[in-house]
Amino acid sequence: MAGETSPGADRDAAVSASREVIELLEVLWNKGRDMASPAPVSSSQLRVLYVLDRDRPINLRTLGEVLGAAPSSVSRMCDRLDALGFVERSPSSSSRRELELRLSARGVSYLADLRTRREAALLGVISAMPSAERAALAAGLSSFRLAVEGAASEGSDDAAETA
Amino acid sequence: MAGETSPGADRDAAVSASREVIELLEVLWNKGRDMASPAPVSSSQLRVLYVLDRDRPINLRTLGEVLGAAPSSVSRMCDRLDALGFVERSPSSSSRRELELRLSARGVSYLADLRTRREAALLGVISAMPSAERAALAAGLSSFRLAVEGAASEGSDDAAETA
DNA sequence: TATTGTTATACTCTATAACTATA
DNA sequence: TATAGTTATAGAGTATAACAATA
Repeated sequence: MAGETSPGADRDAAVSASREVIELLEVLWNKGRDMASPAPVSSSQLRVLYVLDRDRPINLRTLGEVLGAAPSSVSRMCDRLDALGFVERSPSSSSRRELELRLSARGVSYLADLRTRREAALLGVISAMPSAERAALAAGLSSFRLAVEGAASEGSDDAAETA
Repeated sequence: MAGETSPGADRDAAVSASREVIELLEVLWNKGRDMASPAPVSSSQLRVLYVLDRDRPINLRTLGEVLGAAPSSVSRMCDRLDALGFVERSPSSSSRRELELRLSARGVSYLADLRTRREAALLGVISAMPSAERAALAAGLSSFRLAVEGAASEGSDDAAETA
């Protein structure tokens, strides 16, 4: 549409910008994690909560696959999240050797609170952006998200697994 | 410019989209980390490499502050990164009680290799996006990055610390 | 026999507190 | 005395291997 100089130029720009912002956030985002109000949850535990929030209920083995973690690690992590009162383990109705893992009410409210505080931090950054770039960011990220989720569904492996 | 319905609507869209994509990547990106070719490096060690790549040389205490980690943790982590041959510890020229930490040649090439593989994974996703959204993503992220770095410079605290 | 989850053991990450050396 | 770094100890995250219970 607009004068494209080389066919891959805009792809490369998007790839570089993505990788750089991800690395920046890998340092900063983690730094803000443990300033939580109710109880500080480790980065690994937080990943468990994310998955449980999306796929609820889920058994232990499947959770491990989604996280890329060994069953024994997940089992121990659930011990602690259970002790914190964030996760509930109940026997599955379909098979007596499986568990049903789900967020407790406390887990749900912890996650909601964390998201509220993180979105407030993001708002501080995004408010400093020019309006046009802000709209571009929202449109670009929505499309990016669809593409990631599409890639994850297609093959059994997702984008990150290819890395 | 375009018909804005409510003043904060585009800000909220950008904030939500950002938070959601970050959470998605928090699970997926970490999953792909240890498929590295030369040697698998933990997520924490990788964060050290990022900082050393940007601010080189840096002393141990400052590195700890940037990471939000205690000096003892950083010291032990440097033991292992040193043993892996990724980081070099040398006495500072200015003060005999400080260290100068920097990436070794091997550390630099490891990081370059990891970035190449991760950018390839990102390219797979970004290639699936329509061209217009791809351009929007690149523009939006570049502006976002500037805003994050601006916020980090202004106050002594950055966006993530406010969370 | 294959699968789900747990336990045993070992190593890394993390923090607080005590320590050494330098300023 | 204050600061830079290390070491001691303890708890959390991770994996492999061995185990119990179920299908």
